[in-house]
Amino acid sequence: MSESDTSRHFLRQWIEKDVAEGKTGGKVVTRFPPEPNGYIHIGHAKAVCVDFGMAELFGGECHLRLDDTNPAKESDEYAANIKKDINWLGFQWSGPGDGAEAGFYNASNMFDTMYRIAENLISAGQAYCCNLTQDEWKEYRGVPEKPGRPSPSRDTSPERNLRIFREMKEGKYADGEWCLRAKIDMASPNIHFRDPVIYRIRHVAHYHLGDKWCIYPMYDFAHPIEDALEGVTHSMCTLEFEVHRPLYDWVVDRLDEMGMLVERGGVKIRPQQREFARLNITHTVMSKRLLLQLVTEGHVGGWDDPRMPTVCGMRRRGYTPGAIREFCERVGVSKVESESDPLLLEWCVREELNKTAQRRMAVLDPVKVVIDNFDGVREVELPNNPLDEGAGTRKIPFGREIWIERADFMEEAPKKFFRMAIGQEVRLRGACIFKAASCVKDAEGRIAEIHGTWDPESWGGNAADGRKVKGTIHWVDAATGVAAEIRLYERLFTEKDPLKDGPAGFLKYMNKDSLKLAQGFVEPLLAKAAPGERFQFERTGYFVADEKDFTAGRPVFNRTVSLKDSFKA
RNA sequence: UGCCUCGUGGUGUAAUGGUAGCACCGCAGAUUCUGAUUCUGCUUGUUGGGGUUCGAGUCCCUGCGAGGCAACCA
Repeated sequence: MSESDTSRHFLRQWIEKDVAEGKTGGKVVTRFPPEPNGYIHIGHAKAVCVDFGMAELFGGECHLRLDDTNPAKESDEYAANIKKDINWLGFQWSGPGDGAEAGFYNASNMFDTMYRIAENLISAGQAYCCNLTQDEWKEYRGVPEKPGRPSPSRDTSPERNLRIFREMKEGKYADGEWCLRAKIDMASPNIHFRDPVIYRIRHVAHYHLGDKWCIYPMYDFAHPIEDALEGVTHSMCTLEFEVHRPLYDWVVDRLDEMGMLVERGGVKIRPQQREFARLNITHTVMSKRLLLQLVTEGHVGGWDDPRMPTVCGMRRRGYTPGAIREFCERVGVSKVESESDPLLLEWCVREELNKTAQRRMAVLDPVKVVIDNFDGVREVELPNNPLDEGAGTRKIPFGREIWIERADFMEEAPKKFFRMAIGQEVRLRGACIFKAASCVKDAEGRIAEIHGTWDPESWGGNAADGRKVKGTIHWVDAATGVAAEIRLYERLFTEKDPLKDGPAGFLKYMNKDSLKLAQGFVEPLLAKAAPGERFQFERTGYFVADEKDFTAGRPVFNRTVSLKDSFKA
């Protein structure tokens, strides 16, 4: 996408201005800082597009930094999959990195430095150790509309606090017994300024550093340090951090006083934070906690269940990285909290797949048709993609017995039913014109088999006498068609806002029909698909060979999205 | 209700004091060997009230509405 095509949203204008004013030292540096405590979802994908996208636009670099400052819920599994998903979306981190890998950082690799900074703060009388219990602290801090009260430890000496902080680090105290607080302003209308906790004791092993630490820095302290020390110029995050910004700036000021800001191109790099609205999509949930609940309670098959809004789930569903990026681009960047319609996402994926996916025929709900006056075997040749001549053609066997879609036949056709009906001509896609004569039903009155005749003058699909046939339906040759499992997905929730009754009640809005299994037949070529390969099943939708379960002996396809259907009875 | 942020068609987003535009959705029609695609047309909007200005979606005041902040989470 060219520069002029992308939106000139407020973050872009902000960076443009800073670049023009020379604040970046010649290089725009951003970062994407996920906590490795879950899989990334479409909401993170928007942040990825913003963070990496802005760096790309300005010819700078975007760091991938795992914000692993709270070991309780973090793991290597999550870390590895976050990296995989970002790469799949089409982005690559760059920059020096804090280890062997360019552009890659762990916040935890900065713990030594953070500890020293904390000590400096204590020495300067700007931080102190506090042993108020959490309940006491809550009471001391007060409520937003009234000033808080100072902790009894607030004015203790740096020497004493240095000692206690060291003892905290050495494991002398239990979780919660002491913490380190920044000394700022107990009367501030901004709660985050009321001497926020910046280090707490957690006797928990860290997935990356093991047992090295039993004290861990808090986000508000760690994040600005990470940004500053990495030389990040523009730190973009979601709206709920807006109230934290003064604290972010406070920490950056302290680093400046300590002479710790990095210099680039003769300019001291002061990281700045700005906030944009997170992506919300109707008919789904986006919180990691709720997604985890869906997984652990077995409501879905896993983080990569194709109904999940996770990046891995969407990949398995058949969404393309391009469609997801296009969606994020079209949704835009602003400060307005909004809810996007999943229809736009669906439009984006159809838009791409229409141009790129090869066409195939598959019958999802089969009923047999016998062409009474047809003998032998023929081959039909159809383009793989009528929109792309380079995609070539393929040959499909055609015989006396075929499968068609149950919904494509009615005994008596209503006025606008252009498909197969008794006495009505219909075209069998690419093959010939067919007229149904009769049907047989089973004991329950269900159509079991349809009989009829073809027009031998119409091979290829057009009548010799030039008469028009309005309807064309797809089919699969019964002799060579391959049985396949086809998974039909719909939205996970029936309710526009599944959280409308609060986070406790969202499960009752789950869509019972979000997954339907179909046993159908597909044209022979489809058995040779590669897992992850995407197709358009003509007249039906876009499908992907399941990346986990597909085998040539047992083809499994997931419906990414249906084709638009304007048929009205 | 202390502080902060935000209000433009059904949805998302432009217009940065000068004709309220684009996209999705929806609706109609044309084309079509996919009821897809493509093409054409249409419906729908600046939160209320004041003010500044030749001129206000934009600036000011005020009301209304929505969201955020009171984890030793991020």
